[in-house]
Parts: sequence; C-alpha cells; structure tokens
Amino acid sequence: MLKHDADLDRVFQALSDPTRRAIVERLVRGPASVSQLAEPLPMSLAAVVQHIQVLEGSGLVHSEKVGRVRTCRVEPTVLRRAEEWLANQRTLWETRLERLGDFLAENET
Amino acid sequence: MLKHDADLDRVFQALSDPTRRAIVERLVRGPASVSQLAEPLPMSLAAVVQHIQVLEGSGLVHSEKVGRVRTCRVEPTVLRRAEEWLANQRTLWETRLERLGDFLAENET
DNA sequence: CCAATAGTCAAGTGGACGCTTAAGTATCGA
DNA sequence: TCGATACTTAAGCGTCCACTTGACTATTGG
Repeated sequence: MLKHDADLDRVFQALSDPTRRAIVERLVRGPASVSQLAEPLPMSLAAVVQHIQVLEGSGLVHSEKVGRVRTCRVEPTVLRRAEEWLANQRTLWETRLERLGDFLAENET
Repeated sequence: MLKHDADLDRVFQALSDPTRRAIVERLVRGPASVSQLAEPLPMSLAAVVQHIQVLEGSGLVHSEKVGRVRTCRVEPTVLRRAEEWLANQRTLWETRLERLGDFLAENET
C-alpha cells in the first residue's frame, strides 16, 4: 500500500479551510460569480480569488469566464470521492467490529 | 451563517496528509501501537508521533498508554461527522438539480 | 541490575499557507 | 469615449506544517 492519492490530499486540504467550505456551501445552492462569493466574506477580493483557485485545483469547483464575469459551480463527483473514502473507512471499522462480535459469540460458555 | 466549525477544520486538515490517512486506514482494521504504525512509514518515529498527535487533536484517533506501549484506535464518530458534511452538500446540490428539472418540466411547451 | 525497547520532548529548518496591498487589464453601460 | 465594474497578477509578510536530529525518561525481560 502507501499509495499517495494526491487528489484526495488536495480535496481534504481544500475543505480544511472554513472560508472554502463556506464557498462550497454557497455553490451547492447554485452557481455564483467571484464577487457574489466574496460579498459575505470578511477579506479582500484577491484573497477570495486565491481560495477559489485552491478549490479549482482540487477539482471541487469549476469556473468559466464570460465577459468580465467568472461564474463558479461545484463539481459533485469530487465531493463524492472524498465521501466514499470516509464511508469506506467507517465500513471497514464496522465489519471488523462485527467479526469481533461473532468471534466472542462463538466462544461463549 | 459563516460559523467557524473548528472541529471540521481539524478533521479535514488531519485527513489532508497521506501519512495520516494511511494511519487511519491501518487503524480501522484494529488497534496498533505507535511503533507498529511507524513500521511501514518512511520517516522517523518522532515524525509519526507528531502525526498521531494531530489525529488525536482532531478526535479521529484516541490512544492510551499501558506500560511503555501506547495503543491507538480510531474514533469513528468523528469520521462520520466529516462524512455527513460531505453527504449534506451533495444532497443539497441534488435537490437543487431536481427543483431545476421540475421547473423546466413545468414550463415546457 | 542493566541493556534493549518504546516512546517523549525540544529545537531547528525549509517550504507551504492565508492574507494583504498595489498596480494592472479587460469589459460594459451611459 | 470614459468611468465604473469585475476581476487578475505579483510581491511581501507572518504563521503554520512536516520533518529532522539529539538528548532524555520510563518499562521490561533476562
């Protein structure tokens, strides 16, 4: 094992920042422009642009520029990949517990 | 909105590192000591201990020392919290798509 | 008792991160 | 055409992060 899943690195890294999670939470409700995303956030526009770049780098967000407006939207497939990793770990843990329970039941008096 | 969920920050931050994900992947299969965790990892024991501290700080892992051996195990509830955040975002996105579909269907010729 | 084992602690280093300000470019509306 | 809008780019700054080395403590088996 020990395979470096760099994609997963980037997704979790992207989601570890509250500002970026807030941007995702906004975008699941529908697409938005950069300034719309920046409006409720307590920082400069440039900072928000940088956050969006991180989100795009992770694949969580995709954007497209028309005229002078860049419109951003979520890419749910990547969201799902992270969800699956987590679900997988939980499942493995649960099946282990089950086997442990079975073993204890078998060896009961 | 805009509530800083510092717990979620720490969980995603913890999971953004491949070494720490490898440790979690090992621990869902059952508890392990620090040196057992360190054995397959290409770094010093001290580095592994630091990773374990990060995982403990996020609540993903819990450990207990007996004699000179520290035994680590996963805490699946925290794993689940992260999973739920992701599932929630995906669900919101899906219901939005549904509503959009309904709207388009209603306004058909 | 004492050597090996298992982990702990602290300081240091290079690089990534989050943010700022400042200056620039492209587009649109009147 | 000209000013406002909507970003974009770059440099800089303080902080956090992953990792190392080296020294240290506590336990345990023989």
